[in-house]
Amino acid sequence: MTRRHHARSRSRRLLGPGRWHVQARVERFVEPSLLLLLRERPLHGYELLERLPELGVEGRVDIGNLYRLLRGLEQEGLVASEWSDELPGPAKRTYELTAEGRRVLDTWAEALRRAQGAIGTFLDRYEEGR
Amino acid sequence: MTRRHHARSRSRRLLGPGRWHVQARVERFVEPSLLLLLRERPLHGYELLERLPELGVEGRVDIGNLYRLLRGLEQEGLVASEWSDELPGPAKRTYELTAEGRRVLDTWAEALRRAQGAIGTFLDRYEEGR
DNA sequence: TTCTACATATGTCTTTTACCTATACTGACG
DNA sequence: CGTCAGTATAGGTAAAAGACATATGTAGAA
Repeated sequence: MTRRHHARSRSRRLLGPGRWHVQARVERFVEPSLLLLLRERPLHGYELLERLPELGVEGRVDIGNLYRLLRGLEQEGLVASEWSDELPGPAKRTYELTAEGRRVLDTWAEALRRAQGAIGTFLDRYEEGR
Repeated sequence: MTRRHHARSRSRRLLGPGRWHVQARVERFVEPSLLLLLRERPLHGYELLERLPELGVEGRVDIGNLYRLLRGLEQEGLVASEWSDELPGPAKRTYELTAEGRRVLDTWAEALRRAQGAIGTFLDRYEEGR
């Protein structure tokens, strides 16, 4: 075993001389994204992963966390799932949106509109003082 | 001592029957907000706290974390500070933006524009399928 | 004196995200 | 055949970000 085991511990934001890691991500953005994709039609986890970039999710989504998220959403009753035996290939668990999930998606949309406004407020003030 | 010690443990998102806590916050949004306010003029921590709502920072910012953030920004060279003895009242530490801080603020503005675009992409698709 | 507002600071726990690993099915290639 | 790559799901663990609580001190008002 090569045992490289977490040789991370790079400082949180500094990437190089004068290079800072600033990424303006919306907290838990994948969650509403999953609900939105599932509103269109039922999908399984791996398909969801592939489609997330369409919605503006920057960078890669961690696949392990994605499945955990889906199971969390199911526990909360926002999605429902079942194993799809018909389809070829490895076993797939297909998720669909529930009525409750749809309501929560609507709430997310409102929240995202507010966030967009907040960013707008920031950027207006930023441009003023250039 | 009353020893009530953390009797939290409410479930993460559920607030009541059908009421979910969804808040679309931009990760680390207070950080660029502090830089922006300091670009306009030097301020101390408590003043920054009071002015943050102007920039669209939803809800209250934790004061403890705010001071920690400021010291972090100073360690990274994005702001500089000194005690202001002249002013009346309790001792205040006044912060000002450095040249490096100004560059990082510019990077943040770009990142926030991208985030705004991502939210736009999401909302467009959301509106399509209503 | 006591109360409130101003001002800075630390401790600690939870939530969210990143990174890593394990398992298994399937088809392509040599 | 074996093994490699791609599809598919899942768990462990640790760091980062944020929430909550508390401590300390100044200063003015009631």
